[in-house]
Amino acid sequence: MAGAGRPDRDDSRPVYVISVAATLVSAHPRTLRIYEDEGLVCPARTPSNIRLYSEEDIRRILWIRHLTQDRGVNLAGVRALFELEERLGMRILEALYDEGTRGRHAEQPDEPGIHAPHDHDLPHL
Amino acid sequence: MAGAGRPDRDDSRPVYVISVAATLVSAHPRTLRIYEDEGLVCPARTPSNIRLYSEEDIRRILWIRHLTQDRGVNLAGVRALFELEERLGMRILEALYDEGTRGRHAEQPDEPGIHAPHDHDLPHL
DNA sequence: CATGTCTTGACAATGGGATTGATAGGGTTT
DNA sequence: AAACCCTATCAATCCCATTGTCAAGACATG
Repeated sequence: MAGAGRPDRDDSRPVYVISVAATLVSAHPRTLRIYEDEGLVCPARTPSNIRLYSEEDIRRILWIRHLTQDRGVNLAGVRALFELEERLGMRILEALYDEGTRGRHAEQPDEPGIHAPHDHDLPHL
Repeated sequence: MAGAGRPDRDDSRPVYVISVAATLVSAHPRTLRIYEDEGLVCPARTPSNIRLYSEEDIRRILWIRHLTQDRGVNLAGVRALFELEERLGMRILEALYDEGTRGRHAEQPDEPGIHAPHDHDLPHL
């Protein structure tokens, strides 16, 4: 009921310029360009060649941040994981995020459906 | 009828001491101990605490070597990939090895049967 | 017994990756 | 014009991976 009014609210719609995106994921704009050079993210471009990141892009970047910052995986490892996911055509990364989040606080018993609080907390790309 | 004579020929049977294992995978013994410290390999031990690597261990190490040397993945990435495979309970890494080998040259029309020379070329753990 | 190989632990050198940062020259938007 | 974007480059920083060595001790075999 809430938010279903605009069909435009597609998570694949490019909206954030690089400075905003960088703020959203707590990284330097430089870093985001590097991710793109490495082929890990492919933000859309305006007709005048300006990067626009979608919500999906943000989540993808949050995955990269999680893997690199929290788990110590390098970009080559991230690439391998993404490649694997794409090749298998399934959400395999989620199986990793469990390990990353659990173990610190004992994650309250979550019922399926109440998920997604802030959009950015759990990158379920 | 060749080779099926000994039921002992189990790939999980510990046989190689570290110096031999290191030679087999073209790495320094030091490196293998590091892999073990990182929890990536768990070779068996003799009653007198000497490491014995099985054929499976060797293949696992060859996977690590492939991922690190050929693909640039670091040990944290290797751990993530192994963890993923174990968690999903399926051979997902093979999907990566294809890309690593194929894709460069257009793979000449190989007749099936000439392959698999050394056992160690394709770690199909 | 003596030699060689194993064990753990520590220390170091090398090379490379990840991230941030600054800079320059130029385009876009308001 | 000001503030943002673009590409490209150079650099500093820190950390990781790998190899190497040294030490002190346990084990096996000739």
